[in-house]
Formats: sequence, C-alpha cells, structure tokens
Amino acid sequence: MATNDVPDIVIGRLPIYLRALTLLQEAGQEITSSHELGDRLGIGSAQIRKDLSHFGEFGKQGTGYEISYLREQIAKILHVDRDWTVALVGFGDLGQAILHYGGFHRQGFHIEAIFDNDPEKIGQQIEGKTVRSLDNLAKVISAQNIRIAILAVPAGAAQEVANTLIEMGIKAILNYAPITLSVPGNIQVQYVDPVMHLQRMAYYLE
Amino acid sequence: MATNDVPDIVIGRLPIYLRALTLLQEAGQEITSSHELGDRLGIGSAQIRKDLSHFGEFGKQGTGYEISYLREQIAKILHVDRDWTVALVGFGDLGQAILHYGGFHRQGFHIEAIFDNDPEKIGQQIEGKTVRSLDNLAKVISAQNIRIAILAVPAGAAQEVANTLIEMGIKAILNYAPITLSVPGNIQVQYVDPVMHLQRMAYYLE
DNA sequence: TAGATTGTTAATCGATTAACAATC
DNA sequence: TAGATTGTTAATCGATTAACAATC
Repeated sequence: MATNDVPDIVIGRLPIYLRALTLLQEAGQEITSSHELGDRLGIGSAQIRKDLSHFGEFGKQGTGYEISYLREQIAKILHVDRDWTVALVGFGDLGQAILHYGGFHRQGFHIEAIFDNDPEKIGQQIEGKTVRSLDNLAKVISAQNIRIAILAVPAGAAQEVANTLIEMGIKAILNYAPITLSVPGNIQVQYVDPVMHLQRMAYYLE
Repeated sequence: MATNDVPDIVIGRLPIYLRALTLLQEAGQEITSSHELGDRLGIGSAQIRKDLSHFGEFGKQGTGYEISYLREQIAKILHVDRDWTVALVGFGDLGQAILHYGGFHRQGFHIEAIFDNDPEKIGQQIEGKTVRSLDNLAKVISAQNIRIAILAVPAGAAQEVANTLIEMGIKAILNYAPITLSVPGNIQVQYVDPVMHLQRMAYYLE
C-alpha cells in the first residue's frame, strides 16, 4: 500500500476509471470486473488490476469489484471525495465560457474567485462572484486558502501570471493558454489545448 | 524517413514542438537547438532529436535548427500546412463556446457545419452558418467532404452520435463528452476533459 | 582550427502484458 | 465442487537517455 511513488501515468488513468465506474453506477450496475472495465476503456484487464494494486486490494476473487465501493476508494485516493475551491484567472471569452460551463462545479471544483486586469471587467458581478483585479490575488487566495487555479489569460501573459500565482501559494494550475509553462517541480500543471489534439489527429488523416 | 510506423507518442509531441517553434519565431528568433527547445519544454534534448529523426534530418551540426524551416516541416508532417473543414455536433452551451472560441479557426480548423437536434436551435443562423438537424449529417458531410468532427453532445448521446458520424465517413473525433468512446481502429479519437485534469492534480495536493 | 550541435547507436529504464496460484 | 476473477510475479516490450562519431 505504498501510496508513495506511484507512477504518474497510473495516476492519470484513475480519473478514467472513476468516470467509467460512475457511468456503470448510473446505469444501475453494482458489480464489475477488470475485464469489463478494460473492454469498455480499450485497456488490458491486467493493467487495471496492476494499477489498482498500487493502492490496495479492492476486489474479490471470482466476483470482481463492487462498483460503489471502488468508486469511493478511487475518489478518496485522488482526493476528489471533497470539494475544492478554485480561482479563475482571466475573464475573456474563454474564462467566461469556463465559468458558465457547469462541469467543474458538478464534480466538486468550485470557482469562487475570478480575476482579470481589464478595468471594464473589474467589479462586474457574475453568478454571485465579483471580478477582481489581479492585485487582489494574494489577499483572496490566502483568505480562502485556494490551491488550484484555472489559467485563461492570453499566451503572452501566461508565464508571468503563473509566476505570481505560484508565489501566492497556488499548487496546481489548469492552463488553457497555448504555451508550456516553466514551473518548480512541486507545482502541478495540466494543459487544455484542443487545437493540439486536432493537430495530432490530422497526422493520421488522408 | 519511414513516415510509416512512427510511435503515436512521438506524434503527440510534434504539436508541442510546433507550438514552441511558433512562439520562438514570433519572438523574432531565427535559430534554435534541441537543447534550447528541450529546456523550454522540460524535455531531454536527445528525445527531441530522436523524435525528429523519424521523419528526416532538419538540423545542421554545430548550428542547430532554422526555426522557420523546422516549423514548416513539422506542419507538413502533421498535415496542418493546410485548412481543414470541421463539423461541430451539439450546440448547447459548450458547443456555442467552442464555436465562439477563435483558436480553432486561427490554426486552420474551420467549423463550417453545425448540428443539433433541438428544434429550437435548428435553423438558427450563427456567424454565417445554419444550425442543422442531425438528419442532415450525411448530406452535409459528404457534400463538404468533412473528415473531422467536434463532439459536444451530452454523455448519454455521445456514443450513438459518434457511431452515426463514423458511418457518414468522419475519421477523427474531438470528443468533449465525458465518456470513453468505442470506435473502430482506423478512427481517431481525442478527448477534452478538463475535469479529469483537475482530478489528476488533486492527487498531489495536500 | 576550436567549439558546438546534430543524428544515431547502444544501454538503461520503466511500463505493459502474460500467466498463474490463491481463493471467493 | 466448478467456474471465475483477483492480485502478483516474471517476461516482454517499448520508450528514454547517455554517449559519441560526424561535421558544420
């Protein structure tokens, strides 16, 4: 049960398992197996068992996994068995779309602070939140103990804003700006860049 | 120059290289090296050279790479040295945000057809395009020879719509629905699921 | 020439997979 | 019991990295 040095690639698959389990649960199913899960996900059953074995034993020989139990356990491992408060930085078209998108909230990631440097936007009220100047970053982040930020500023500003966020204590950045951020090793960064996905697929076309 | 069986993981890095090169070029730089590129991207220089070696020789010993040339070559390899016509399927909040987002267009992926099944939306005019019923999928896709679709329908409908798209000749799907699609081996699928990225990062928090 | 950097080979490292004893 | 599936070990596979001859 060495929750310690689990390969990051394994961590990356846990949300996929979680999603599949939730789906099965919503369909009313109660038990599943590594084979069924693997078939649905296009992954080998051995890999699923191996991945889970990093964290403990969750199944029963001859039977499989109780879906609700495994779901809970994976949620606990990922620390998504709780609510997270998130800051949204950048309130242009993209930032507004992100706020409007309900998916984060539904999964327990609550955007409770919004920042932008455009004077036209500062002070604006949206869904009960106020758009604030970036100068207030330090105050708000420490007051609300926020550790996750969604970065939706232009590429040219992203690195600088990221630096500030990290100084203020942010530990995880979901970056929508199309630029690779340079950050210290203890800071998490994930990228959302749909265009890169299209480019990748284009290789295989024609 | 075996453009043949290049590992998919290598293909996945080409858009990252492309993005970094474009950035350097915009900054007015003309020459770079695998070391500089690697430092910026947090990747080993050997990996970059190895990746590129799958496709040919693009550098000069002692000097490095001419940025504009390497950019062009990678764009050609990825087939993004041209414009692509894309269908958007699903015109709810998410679909509208995707259409409104300029990033696709800017990189040569043009959304030229929009589909939704909501009678309220069908017929609506947006940016010179008409929202059409899914019944028109076949006609429009074959008429415009569209091979890429962006899927932004609810999770419950995604697999069924994907099946239809594939029947109609779509070869690549950028899927925003939070569900793993089951597709034939010759069909490309990429996933955009920001929540999964947050879940992955949450593991490392606290 | 001296210094730098490529492209490539070989070694290392890590991840996936096959197989099976344990056991429900 | 017979059948099924887990958790884990060992083998395989593939990707990353170190090192260096070639050469600009």
